[in-house]
Amino acid sequence: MAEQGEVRWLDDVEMNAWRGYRRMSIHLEAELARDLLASAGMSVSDYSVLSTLGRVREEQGVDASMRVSALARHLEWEQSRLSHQLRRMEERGLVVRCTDEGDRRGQRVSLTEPGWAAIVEAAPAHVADVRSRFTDRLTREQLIQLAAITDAVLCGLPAGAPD
Amino acid sequence: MAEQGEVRWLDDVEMNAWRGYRRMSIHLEAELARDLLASAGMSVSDYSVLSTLGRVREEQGVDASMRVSALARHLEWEQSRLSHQLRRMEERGLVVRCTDEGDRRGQRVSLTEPGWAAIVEAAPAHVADVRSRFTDRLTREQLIQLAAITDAVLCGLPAGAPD
DNA sequence: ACGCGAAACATGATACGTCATGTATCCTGC
DNA sequence: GCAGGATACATGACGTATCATGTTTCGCGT
Repeated sequence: MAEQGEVRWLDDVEMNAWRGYRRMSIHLEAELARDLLASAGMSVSDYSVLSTLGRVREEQGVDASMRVSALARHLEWEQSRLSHQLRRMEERGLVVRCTDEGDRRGQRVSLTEPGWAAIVEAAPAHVADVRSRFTDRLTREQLIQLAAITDAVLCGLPAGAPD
Repeated sequence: MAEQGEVRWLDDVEMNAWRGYRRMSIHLEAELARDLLASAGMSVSDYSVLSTLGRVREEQGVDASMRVSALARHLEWEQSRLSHQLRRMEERGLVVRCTDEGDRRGQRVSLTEPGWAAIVEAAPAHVADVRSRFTDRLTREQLIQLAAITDAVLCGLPAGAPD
């Protein structure tokens, strides 16, 4: 707004990139959320939690469980957010929590059968959605460029794994 | 999750782009929101509304106003979201609404003096933030690539203008 | 001139995210 | 072996987004 001396406003190239990014981000988020809710009755947050726990189950067997703090780090979520999320998911019967006998401060989460069934059923449609709305709209080169761009912006953040 | 026949899962290149994008998106959103709240005591939504109305004021003079529906289209927000947002902002004295005498179904919004002062004061720091966290971390070429990428993903959406 | 669908908003319920704070358990130095 | 700080979560308050629905006003056809 109002010229203020030494403010470096964004030039055209920067503005196009920034606005484009914001618009893409907002639309994509909204569309994926809507589709996931319609096709599987779950939120993106639900999906993230279930899919992470699902991967752990695939690796470690049917009664795999995970420390809540580890899950929070993996998702790069605030601990408080995850706590609320897990409470809601537990109420819906998708996951269960129990105190970790090794360190009684902590909790372990694991998928219930309905939780496992939910992610198995939801995943194909969601992946197809990510494809049709995102990756399939870009060339291989653009995918590689984008990965480089996000790395530059995230420059050396610890690394976790959403979705 | 569990192999399901004909699901085309994401390969490495696609996965890197997708995860990178999601991580960038989440972090950037959170950081900008936090900084804006700390430096100007407003949310990103507040900023978007104020900055749009601010631009209108710069173009049309001190007592410029805008139809709520036009603002919603410009921001690409749902009407309901904007209505709630404007109510809260009106309560804080940043904007005012009055019924449009030309079409009494509608409302016109305009900045109050405190609203104008707020955006004038907030903008420089926010732009600096966008720079340091985003555009300044990328090369000119990457900015251009990114704009092309977002256009491809948004492929022919009506176009509005966040921020 | 009147009836009726559409347009433009407002509102209430609900879900979600963040912040500030509370509680239990653990660990370390002394 | 026991304070005192740190760690791991839970919880309540609050702001915000979405959906469904309600209210007023327009405009159009007859």
